[in-house]
Amino acid sequence: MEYIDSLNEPQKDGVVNTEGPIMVIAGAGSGKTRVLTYRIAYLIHRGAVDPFNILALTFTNKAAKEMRNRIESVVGTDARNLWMGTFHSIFARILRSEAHHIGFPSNFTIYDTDDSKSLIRSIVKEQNLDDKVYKANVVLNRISGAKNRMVSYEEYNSNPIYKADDETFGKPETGKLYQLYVERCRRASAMDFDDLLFNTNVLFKDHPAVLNKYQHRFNYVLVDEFQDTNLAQYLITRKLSAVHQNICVVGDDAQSIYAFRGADIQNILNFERDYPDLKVIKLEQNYRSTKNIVNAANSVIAKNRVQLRKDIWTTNEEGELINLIKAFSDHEEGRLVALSIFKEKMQKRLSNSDFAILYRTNSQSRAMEEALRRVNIKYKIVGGLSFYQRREIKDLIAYLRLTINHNDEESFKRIVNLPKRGIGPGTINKILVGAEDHGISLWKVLENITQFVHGKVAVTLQNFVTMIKRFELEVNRKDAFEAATIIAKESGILKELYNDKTIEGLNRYENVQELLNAVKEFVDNPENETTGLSEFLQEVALLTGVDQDNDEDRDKVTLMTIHMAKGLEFKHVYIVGLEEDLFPSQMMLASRADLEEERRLFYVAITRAKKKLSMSYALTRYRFGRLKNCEPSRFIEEVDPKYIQVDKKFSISNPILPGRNSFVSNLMKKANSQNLKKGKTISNYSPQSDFIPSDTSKLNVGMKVEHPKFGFGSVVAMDEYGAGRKAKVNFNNFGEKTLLLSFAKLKIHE
DNA sequence: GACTCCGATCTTTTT
DNA sequence: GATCGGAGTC
Repeated sequence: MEYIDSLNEPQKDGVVNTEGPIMVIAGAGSGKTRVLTYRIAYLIHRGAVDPFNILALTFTNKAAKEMRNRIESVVGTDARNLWMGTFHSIFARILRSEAHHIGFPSNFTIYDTDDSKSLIRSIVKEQNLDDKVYKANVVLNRISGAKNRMVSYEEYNSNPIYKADDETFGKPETGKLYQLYVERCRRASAMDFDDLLFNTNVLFKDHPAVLNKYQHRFNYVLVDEFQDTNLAQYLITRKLSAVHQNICVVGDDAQSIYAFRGADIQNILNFERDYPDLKVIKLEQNYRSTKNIVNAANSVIAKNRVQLRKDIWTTNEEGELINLIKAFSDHEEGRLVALSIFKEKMQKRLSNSDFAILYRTNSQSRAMEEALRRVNIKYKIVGGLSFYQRREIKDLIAYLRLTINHNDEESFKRIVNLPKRGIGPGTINKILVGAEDHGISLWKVLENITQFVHGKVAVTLQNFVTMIKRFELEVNRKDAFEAATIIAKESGILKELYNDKTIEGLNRYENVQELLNAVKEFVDNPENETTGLSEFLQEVALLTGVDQDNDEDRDKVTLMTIHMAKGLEFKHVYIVGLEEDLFPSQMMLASRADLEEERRLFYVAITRAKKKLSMSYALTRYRFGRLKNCEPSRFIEEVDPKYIQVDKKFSISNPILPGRNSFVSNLMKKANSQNLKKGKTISNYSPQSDFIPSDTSKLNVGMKVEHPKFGFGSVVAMDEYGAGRKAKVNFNNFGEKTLLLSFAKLKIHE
């Protein structure tokens, strides 16, 4: 166990104190993950604990996977049997086997946020409420907040405080909606993300025997990123460790950035109260960053009032000063950052993967992407819209979901008329109302469809039901990959996409194939104990943007939100868009506590950097499709100025680029400029995805195209920025048209 | 019921 | 700039 010797004293304390409650307050870059992994390794080696009896909870699948690998490298394949994963995935797994106790079938569906919102929209509509007042997002947040605090709808509706609260906001029916939402989820045998935690608590509360079983299974409980747990999560861990009291939580109050999701720093204080003989360890030595970065970060976080006292220090080199870049527009900001990366890369012989660009909101990635592509620097976007959020992927997944759980209403609504079968909103409504009125499930209605709808539509629906039943047989008979392939084919999804010969259609077809490949991989992966379709769906439902990385992504600059960056580190970090109203976010400026969370977010961003940090802001920025003037963020001033240098070399005066609104008038200008001569190729880049353009998706200026309405024409100019979205085309009979549509609708004649 | 066009809305962050 | 839902037309 010589690995222990490589640790400093407090780290060692965190590893060897295996019995009893322990809390490790770990400053940024202080080797928190090392403590956790070595602690688990130590338990297995020294304590001879069966990995099966250890539960380790993380916040992302990626963190879990990484930790598992690191433990495996120390203790070998024994680590396979560890219970390690996100709160959501671990308790989804437990709920599957115990669901019958709380009146759910084990094949329950996990609703994603889109499903939840769509369900709320339909409930609001059914209740004849104003959807402007009861916005799906707002209602869902309210429900989610209640669930995170373990407030059931019964409690919600009987507590006058909530009622009064809702009334002051002009939304007195929220409690009713909460109840209807829960009932509808139950009817559809579905749980949303919050339910996975809420229902686990219910399960443990109402079924002591079940709780007892898991209490005795998990002799040791470890929680990573403890500062981000909400009450529902906290209660679960407390219940599970109540017998053995061997609970270890690791976190940093200064990096708590998920209050909007119900995370509560108060949990750290509760923890001390709930476990009187708690051992507290502080890790204060930073191994990650230079002195300048550590000190700058300290100078920022010192402004926060709510925090545990910590003194983060490092013996690392002094390092370079923080580079402050000022730009006139968001486009220029992108250009300056791209140039800076290019220069640093050359001078210091670094690779793309040493760089990360961090921003407050996903929409900021656009300007950065454009700039990076122009100087030919490869990049990847982590998070944002992922593969699994694409329409065609969600369509096929809806088929799979409905096959597994026939009562999944959201999936049903999505695919009952896909491909088109002549089932419109009217019929769908009749079915749902039928279920409501008779108090029966969706599938019961479908099985007796002739009692609810008549004529041709009824026959179509009967065929639909027969098809889903056939799919179910296939799932039971064959492995997940074969079954999914059959479903993709026989549902007509593949066929429809195959017949769509447009570029977009081709891409979609390939994406569906890609999903089938993913199923295949899942089936073939020896690490998966169970490889049924249902398990695959569960994994997909709980997947996040960060979790999808492949080998092709290796040498690329990373672009992501600061939230996504927690737990990661890079040699060079660029924090972009440091402007008032953007970062700190406008919505956060209302209350002081929230501003503190924004400041913690800034702190997280700074402390991601190992060698060098750059910060940038723009004086004008497109937001909402309009050009807005911006002011530098107050956070810039909060960094002690002695750690900052203003980048003069890059502050070149540059005219503000024309607005996207003036796109049309500028197209011809562009076409005439040397940049867009005939034959110049611009890849068809889909701006809302990280999809990499393939050769088939290229369109040339001067190319002959065919449009369904205007007939034949030739491309005169194209939008250089939103490439692939807009083109100016000269049509034979209709003259020049600016096509505000995807190129996908154009057929290309080479 | 299918299709097209138009306007409202959105941008905080994620499991 | 992009999505979604509603209104209107076939």
